[in-house]
Amino acid sequence: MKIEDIIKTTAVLNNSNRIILNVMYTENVINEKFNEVLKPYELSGEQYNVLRILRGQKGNPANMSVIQERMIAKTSNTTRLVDKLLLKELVTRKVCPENRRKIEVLITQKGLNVLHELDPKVTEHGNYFSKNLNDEELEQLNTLLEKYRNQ
Amino acid sequence: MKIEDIIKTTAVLNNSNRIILNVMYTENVINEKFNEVLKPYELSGEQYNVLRILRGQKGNPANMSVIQERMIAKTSNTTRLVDKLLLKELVTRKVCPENRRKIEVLITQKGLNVLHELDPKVTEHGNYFSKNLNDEELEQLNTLLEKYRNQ
DNA sequence: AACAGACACTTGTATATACAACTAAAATAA
DNA sequence: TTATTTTAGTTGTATATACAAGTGTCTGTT
Repeated sequence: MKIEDIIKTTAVLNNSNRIILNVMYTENVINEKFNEVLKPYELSGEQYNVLRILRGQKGNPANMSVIQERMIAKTSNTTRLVDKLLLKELVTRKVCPENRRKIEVLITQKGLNVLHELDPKVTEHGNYFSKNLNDEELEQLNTLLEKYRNQ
Repeated sequence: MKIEDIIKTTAVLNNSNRIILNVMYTENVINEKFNEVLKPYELSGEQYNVLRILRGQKGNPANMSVIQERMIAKTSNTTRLVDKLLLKELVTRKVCPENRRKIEVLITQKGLNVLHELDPKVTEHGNYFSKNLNDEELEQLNTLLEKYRNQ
């Protein structure tokens, strides 16, 4: 469905504005769907993102700023996200002995289990949308988005 | 910059996942920049969106559900958004005499003036990103996003 | 050793979002 | 006419986000 029909506008949009609206709306659609996937686990998208980052560390702890710089939404409040994960016992945190300003965050086995259970559902979520495009188009979309946002 | 480098992952991403991350990250970048444009006016993106919808009504009032269905983020709380705009005197609201369940919301001259002042800045914001793509690529990106999110 | 500045993280606060429950008015049915 | 259902919008609450200010800790300079 064209973005004009979705937001029911009569205005004629130029391509610049249409992209802005299309990206915003698409992000909304993706997120809504993804929140449904996460809902049974009582995780927010950003909490899931932190868990993914921690799993990617393969046993090495990550401190707050490492997590922060790998987040998709750069303005997330990592302290509070980790707090929430800690309450659910999906991560551990301790002060780094070498540099007591730093915090070492690790994913727990319980956290790994949750991620493992989610893996196929996350794949399914990705495919749900991408199935509308063939390989070449998928490649193109990625390339165009990367080119688009450069500066 | 490739999304892998931005989120500093060592994982190999398939195109499905890369699109998800690319769309999310691109939306973030667009929003951050747009919030800077709006900041001097103390408007949030969604408040601006409501004003745009009201201007599009060309003098006819819009009720809450009309505004709601034209919003990009379908989960926005229109009542509270309109409340905020009312405080800034950018809109008026009155109960519809024909159907007292409905609320008629109108943009004020002050609201129109703000939008008018913002117009060139919004255009500039759109061009800031789209300048990286030529006309054909802009067209392609829109088409691919629309195709991508179908279902 | 004492101080200034930088760094890593936390906390406070205001606003926004998500989602459910609620109220009032209108439309429909009994 | 009264009761029921639907519609339109509001309010409550918990959580999330944005952004600034604050607290320790470390590093480098004098």
